[in-house]
Amino acid sequence: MSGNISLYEKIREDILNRRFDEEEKLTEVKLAKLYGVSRTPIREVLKQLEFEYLIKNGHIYKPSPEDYRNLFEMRILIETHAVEKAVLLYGKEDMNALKQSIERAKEGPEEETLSANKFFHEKLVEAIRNPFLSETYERLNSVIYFFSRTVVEKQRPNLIEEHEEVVEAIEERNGEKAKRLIRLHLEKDLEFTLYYM
Amino acid sequence: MSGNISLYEKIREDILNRRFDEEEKLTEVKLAKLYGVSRTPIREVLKQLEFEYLIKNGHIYKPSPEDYRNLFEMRILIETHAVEKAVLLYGKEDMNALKQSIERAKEGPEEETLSANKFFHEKLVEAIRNPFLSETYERLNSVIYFFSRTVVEKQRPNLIEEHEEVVEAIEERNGEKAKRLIRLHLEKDLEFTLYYM
DNA sequence: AACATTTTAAATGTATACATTTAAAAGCGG
DNA sequence: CCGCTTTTAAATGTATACATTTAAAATGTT
Repeated sequence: MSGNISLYEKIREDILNRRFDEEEKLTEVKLAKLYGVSRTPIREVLKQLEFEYLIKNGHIYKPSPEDYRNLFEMRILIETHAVEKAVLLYGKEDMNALKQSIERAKEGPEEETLSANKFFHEKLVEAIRNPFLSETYERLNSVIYFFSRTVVEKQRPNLIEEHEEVVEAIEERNGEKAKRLIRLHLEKDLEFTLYYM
Repeated sequence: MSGNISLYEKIREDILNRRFDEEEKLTEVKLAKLYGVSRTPIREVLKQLEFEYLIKNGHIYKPSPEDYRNLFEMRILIETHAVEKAVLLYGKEDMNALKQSIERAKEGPEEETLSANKFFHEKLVEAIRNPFLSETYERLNSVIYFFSRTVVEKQRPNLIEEHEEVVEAIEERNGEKAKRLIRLHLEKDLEFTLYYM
């Protein structure tokens, strides 16, 4: 069945959708009561959420700008590495997937744009073909989601165009150019969002 | 007091020093009895050990050569990034620390060489000045330890010399050269150790 | 009122009992 | 004997009780 959403997903959603107070302490006992389970599974979930930078010592993690810059340094390191690989590996199939996601982002409503952009970046990272690096990237999902949402809602200029330029550079098999473009793209996402905080 | 070694450290040591059978299943109940605690703290420790690639579904994780290549790809990505930063940031103080660790590695017995080499690479990563990337690097500690031990015990040729070359490249402020050298150095560690497996 | 000290409560850490799942062993039909 | 089902045991998942730590509240002293 499809409606089988895990406790982890429930709590994660509730945090991302701001159903907890910013300052609120997320106690094991409180959460246990709230979700109708015992402390044991709550603890597991809290550990997982700490892993992906959503929680820190019992509070919703509110990274400083400095923290966000550091998290993005990590993201940029992985994505620049990814495009370098894509230049070497990606053929028509993969390039079409990238292009389609760009088209999808152009048309749709915000939700569609959001998921299309997510797909675009994940498709790039796929080029690394390294499960350990992929997991490290996925660890940033919540942080990335937060930025992506701001960037789409506040309509950051040139968002889509920059994606197109990256794809072009990959098609030209120009690794250095592709790396530079994806780095600039992400740095703009970062600074744009920090500005709106 | 100093003799206060945690359960986590105990179990980790015991795995690294091969006190468990290769194939043995590390059951929560078994470990709980063995270390005289309940299952609860054992579970926490197992999670942490999975995090750092020492355990996978209740067994000691024995990565394939492919896995090791992927783990090293991650390591290389971080360390090349690190030397790029070191070229920009490191002054006399930091360079001396690097050089001293090389000297220490030359003289001492195996144990000393091992810890000096560890210091050398950690000192490089320090240049990134990014706690998130540092943690990602530390996650590889056990894997790195395993390789480092083989490389020192089996006396891989040019080990120290390559460290010296990296330091020289950083002093010349030649980022591209330093990156190339550290990558080659790590790739040699990788292939040397895989050969001896 | 401000500070230090004691007391109390609440949170996390740990042990243990019970539930559910998973996988191994036993038994059975072809 | 091999493959399939059924049974049993052992492992993990979950709930709960108790221990310890941590932090908040209350009390007393200057």
